[in-house]
Amino acid sequence: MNKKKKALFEARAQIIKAIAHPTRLFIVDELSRKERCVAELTDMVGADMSTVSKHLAILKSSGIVSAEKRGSQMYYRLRVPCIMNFFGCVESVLKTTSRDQLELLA
Amino acid sequence: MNKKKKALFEARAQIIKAIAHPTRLFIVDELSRKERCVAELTDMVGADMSTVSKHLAILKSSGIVSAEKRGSQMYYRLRVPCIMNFFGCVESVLKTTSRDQLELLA
DNA sequence: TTCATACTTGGCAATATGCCCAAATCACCA
DNA sequence: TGGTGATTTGGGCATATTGCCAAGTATGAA
Repeated sequence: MNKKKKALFEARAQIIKAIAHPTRLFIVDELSRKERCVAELTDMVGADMSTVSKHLAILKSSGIVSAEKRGSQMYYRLRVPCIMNFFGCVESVLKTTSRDQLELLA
Repeated sequence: MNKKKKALFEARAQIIKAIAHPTRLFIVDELSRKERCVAELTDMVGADMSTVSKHLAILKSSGIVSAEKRGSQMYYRLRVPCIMNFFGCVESVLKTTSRDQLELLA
């Protein structure tokens, strides 16, 4: 694999890594419904606000969400809705996997 | 967030984590074209065979690829082609991100 | 059986992640 | 200017990931 190709796969992996965490996945899911500020997400997630803020920073720097400051609050929104289509595929992996496991038991 | 909901997002994240690595991403991309044995993938990737084998084990245990032994070789194939649709979305994140960066420079 | 090839597994060192706490910013208002 | 609420940043610690080497298993041929 040459250098250029390698860099491309690294860039892609970087984006996927950004959503490869339960909390960040939850945030993306939530933001697909409506924009939210950090305090709201912190409530929903139930972790330290600094933790949530760092998760948001990761999502933002990878280009998945965008942020806008309004007053003293920072509102985050999903910038790439096509991510949501992928969730269906993930769900289908979960389904086929558990189906196969059932077959093993049968 | 209740326990059940949390478990769901953890299960999803587990699957996404499985492809959140440049080498595994490359392997998935390659397997979307045709099935391959470990030696072939090792050649293409350019890492130790044990490393590639472990990457394949991760993809397999998450349900993304399946494996079949034929003779002394183990052939891996993509079990969930819908993953490939997601790659287009990842690409669009890359594009919009770099477009935004160009705008910042302008 | 012995040997070679194909692959997997165990183990370890280096590196990266994730979380909380504490401290620093920032916006707004008195 | 001082104070308060919202958010980000720095730091330290625990845990997880990654990659190589070495050793183990499995298949097929001689």
